[in-house]
Amino acid sequence: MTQEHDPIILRPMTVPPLSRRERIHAETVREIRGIALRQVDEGGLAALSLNAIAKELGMSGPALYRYFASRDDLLGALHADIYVHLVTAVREGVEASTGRTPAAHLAAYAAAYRGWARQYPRRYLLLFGGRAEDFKDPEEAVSEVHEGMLLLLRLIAQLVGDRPQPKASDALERQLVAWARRRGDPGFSPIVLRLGVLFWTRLHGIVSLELSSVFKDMGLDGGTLLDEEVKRIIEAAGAGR
Amino acid sequence: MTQEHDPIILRPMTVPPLSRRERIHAETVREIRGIALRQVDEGGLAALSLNAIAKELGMSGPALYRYFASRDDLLGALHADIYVHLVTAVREGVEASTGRTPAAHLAAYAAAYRGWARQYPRRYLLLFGGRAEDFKDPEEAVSEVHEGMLLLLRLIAQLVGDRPQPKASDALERQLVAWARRRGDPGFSPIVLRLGVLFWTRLHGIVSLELSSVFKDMGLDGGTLLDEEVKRIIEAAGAGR
DNA sequence: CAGCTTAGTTACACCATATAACCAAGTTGA
DNA sequence: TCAACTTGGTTATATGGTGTAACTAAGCTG
Repeated sequence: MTQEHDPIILRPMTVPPLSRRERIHAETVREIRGIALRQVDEGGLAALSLNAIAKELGMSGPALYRYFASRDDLLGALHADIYVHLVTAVREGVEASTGRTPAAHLAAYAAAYRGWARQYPRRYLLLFGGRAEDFKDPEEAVSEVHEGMLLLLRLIAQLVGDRPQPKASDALERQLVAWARRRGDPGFSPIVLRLGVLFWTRLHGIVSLELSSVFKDMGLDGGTLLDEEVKRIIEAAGAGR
Repeated sequence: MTQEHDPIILRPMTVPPLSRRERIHAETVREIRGIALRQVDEGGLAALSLNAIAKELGMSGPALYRYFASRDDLLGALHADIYVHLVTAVREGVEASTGRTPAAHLAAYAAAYRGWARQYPRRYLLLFGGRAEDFKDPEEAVSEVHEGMLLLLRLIAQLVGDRPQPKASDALERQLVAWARRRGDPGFSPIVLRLGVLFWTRLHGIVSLELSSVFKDMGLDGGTLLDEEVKRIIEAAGAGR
């Protein structure tokens, strides 16, 4: 049974009076998540241990099950935290490049994404690597992913501008507009959606392979490759293709 | 200390006399690898257990350490097996599309790659997902990856043909020709190398995200997206870009 | 057939998840 | 106020994993 676990960050409004006990409880949950994150950073998924966390908090073993129903439950909460962290970092990276051209914004998005993944490789692998197939991300986590996608789409929309667009209407386009409609963001044109999802998968492909040390074995640099992809997306956007 | 572990498959020549004991030993190793692979297929990396394997083989616990020095050692051997399996499947997929156009060959490569990953998602995640950062693939494993890359490069070379090529010589190109030279395959032109690595990372990006169930949450289909990327690479090859 | 090597055994140390039974303290309401 | 309930902790225990040590039986080798 998965327990409460609201996102730590935010919800500054809707402050329910928050009784004394609840405050302490929330604080402990925060500490647990922090230690868990550190474990993942240091040793990957394998190093995530409720027992070790409990010991570090000065309480012994099973006490932690008062806060998280299982290791997987904690893992889900961690996923949510990490998604938020990633998307926040990317957003800040883009905002820090403010005032420059749309192309520069896109490059900043890519650089921030890759930079974060290289800084926290275990976290990135946790999100997109390990994953047990049956494992279901909590709602807020997937919502955060969509948030990152929206940010990307806005950048690409700037890049595309409002040039005439080819009428394609293939299967991919149908899926994309269905997604946008379901999200309640009908404002993006098909070409923007198309380039957005292409860029995202390319970005992930590069970063993921780079972390797998496959690139190292080949003498390739992820940054160089990523520059190339950024260039190509910008060209495509410019050509409305 | 990592033990012997030659690739099971092949080396039909160089048959060293292979004493009776050696044959039995090799057979047991084969069985172990098979069970390990099944464990991974069923429950992912977490389900890989020396103890369980031993029990299934009728021997008890520590006996397995006569065959593999540690769980990580077995994991390395498994990596090699899986790479071979993947590359073999892709090669067969391409060969089965023989006699058709270069574009169709490339599409077959992509379809075989993705098809294999979807058929054996846990194996794919094991190769490119889990990975402990310090974990080093055995030599034969990386060699097999390069083999798959070579196959791809040959297909793209057909696609490009021998049209005039732009003289770019940027950082990416330098890395690529250095890799090709180191591999002793100087036959590929820079544009082929460039499109090859781009296609590979894009392919991996799509497949990887598809397995992460992120696509499911967005209502996207990996096959559709992959078709789009195949089309774009073919266009780029046709334009020598 | 003596001696070495191989492949197995049991016993153990240690760590992990997770449940059960219990208990102390805080919270709440009649 | 104080009885009842809730919360957060405890210890004990079942189960299963990695990995080492010490030992033994059987096969191979000279």
